[in-house]
Amino acid sequence: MTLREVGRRAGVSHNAPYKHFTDKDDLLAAVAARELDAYARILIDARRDGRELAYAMRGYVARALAYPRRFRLVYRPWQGDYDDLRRAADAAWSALLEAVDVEREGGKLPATVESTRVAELIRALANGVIDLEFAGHLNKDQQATMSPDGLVADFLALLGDQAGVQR
Amino acid sequence: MTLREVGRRAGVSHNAPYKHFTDKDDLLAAVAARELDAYARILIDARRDGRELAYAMRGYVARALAYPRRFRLVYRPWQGDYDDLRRAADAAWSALLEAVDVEREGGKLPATVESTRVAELIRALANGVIDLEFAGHLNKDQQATMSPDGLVADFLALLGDQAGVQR
DNA sequence: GCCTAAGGTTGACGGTGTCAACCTCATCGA
DNA sequence: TCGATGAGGTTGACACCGTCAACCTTAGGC
Repeated sequence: MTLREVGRRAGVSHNAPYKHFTDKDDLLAAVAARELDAYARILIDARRDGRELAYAMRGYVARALAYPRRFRLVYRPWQGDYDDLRRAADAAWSALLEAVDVEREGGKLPATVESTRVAELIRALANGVIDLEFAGHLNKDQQATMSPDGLVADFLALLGDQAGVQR
Repeated sequence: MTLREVGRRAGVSHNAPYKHFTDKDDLLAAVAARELDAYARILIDARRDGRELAYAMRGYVARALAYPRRFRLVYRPWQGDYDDLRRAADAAWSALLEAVDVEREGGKLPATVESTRVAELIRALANGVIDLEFAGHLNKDQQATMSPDGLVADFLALLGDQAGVQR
């Protein structure tokens, strides 16, 4: 999406966006921050409703698949200090951490690995699956049974089994 | 990287690249295909040398971190048929699948989950970790002990434990 | 009742992908 | 041997992009 088209769609001229954002990246960072807030809210709401982590992650994946551009935006290598973006990222990360902690105390996630590492593993796997889906690297020619949701569920199930063993 | 600069660096004029590639995306697809071949070779060589999968994945992560732009290129949502790219992607995927199968028969990976799904999980996790590293979402403010290598190793260790249990 | 500043506009600049037209020259069949 | 041919290079143009500078409008506070 080009900056000039932003102006066009808003019914104003090009350069009008420059009165609200110093830069194109500044605008994109604002969009990314809002999207990150949406991610955090999915996690928080799920926990408030007593849902399990798998439910929340399903919501996260669905949101990402619904808005691919914004997802790509959120996890873009941002250089420069966009403090709104940083604040949103911290909030989303905290939400995930708390959700993982709850699940861990319930014995549904392995306690042999640090809590933050488990959270990072879950986030990385979800993001990797989403990216592969966008890239079309899933379901190249094989049967289309490899859905993002299914893979995330598989992973959480593996972690759950591992937690049950506690080796 | 711009198409015109490709010409400049090659010592020819802009538009010279158009004699070899129909499009900018066509050129980028060729680069992506070469990079995918490099990924496949890492996996194949590791297996030929009798190394374990963790070693190969370490090489994959290292390669991705060394050439971030190319990594992003490989997993870009390509639209249009770039058959070189498709062939390279198939080759890399086959290499990973075979490596996973070997490890699985050795009892180091869980047999309760389909082989292709295990491979997909491993690839997704590695890619997710790499992307998070690029995005700077790792090591935001906490201690910097969360390295891509470490996370991939953690994951493979978890899978290994799970395989040992065989529940 | 001015001043100010937020927010909008026009016009320009350099850079980019891409297209069209032209040029050069090695190769190969007659 | 010669001329057609095609691969590969060049120049110049077009529309579009991000960005900057200058100017304009207008509502609100001293």
